[in-house]
Amino acid sequence: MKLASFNVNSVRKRAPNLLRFLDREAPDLVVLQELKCRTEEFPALELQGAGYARHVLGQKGGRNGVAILTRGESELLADRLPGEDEDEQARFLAVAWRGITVAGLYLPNGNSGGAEGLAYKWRWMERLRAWAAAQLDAFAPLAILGDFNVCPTDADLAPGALPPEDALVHPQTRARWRALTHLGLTDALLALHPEEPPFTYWDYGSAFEQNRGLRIDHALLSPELAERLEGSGVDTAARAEESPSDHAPVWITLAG
DNA sequence: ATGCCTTGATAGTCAAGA
Repeated sequence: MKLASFNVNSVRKRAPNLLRFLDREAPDLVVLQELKCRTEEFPALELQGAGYARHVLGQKGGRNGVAILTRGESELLADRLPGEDEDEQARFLAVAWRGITVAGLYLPNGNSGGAEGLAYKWRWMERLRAWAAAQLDAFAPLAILGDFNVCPTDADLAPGALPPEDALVHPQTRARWRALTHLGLTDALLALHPEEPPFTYWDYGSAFEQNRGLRIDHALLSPELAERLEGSGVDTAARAEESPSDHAPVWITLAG
């Protein structure tokens, strides 16, 4: 089966792109980020006809908003990341689906809001680590997909694409990424493309044609799902379309 | 090197994205 993550940069603006992606790649599950709309404003897509059910968590204003589309029904497990009760940002969903737990997330960028904005990103990453650790302790087969806003190493960005103090490449951001993956999670894109992990984001303008990109959208798998990993990739066709998102979808295929 | 483009909220610009 195929799972995917797509930061659409406005689901209303990108509804045609999303439908083309679903038609082309036929994922069984896709997590969406940057809906940029309220829950009730999520566009009336032809999803039910294509066999997709959905959980949508929108938010007015800002860039947030996440959703999970599944072939067949799924059970909503969480619509917020535990650990910070006052955090109202729509960035996290988790569902139970076909015997696995799937989280879809939009991790804070961390470059706005000054020191507090960066601190929020790092707290969010620590909360994610704690949540993932609890899932693994309970032996839940776990897949975490989304826009992590983290370039894990210097191989994950074009040289000079970001200044060294950027929140996406900051040493403390990378340390928190390692604390997460070192729980025993497999980076599915890296595992199958270790020599040249593909980029998932290219700035608007000439970045895509110059392949001046970043790898910030990720799929992390618990050990039992990593053993089922058959393929992974980036749907660059979606980024090459007219009026694209600045992100391309990431997909993985699992046996069974 | 930089939000160089893009979007949404809002009413001419501005913040935020990465």
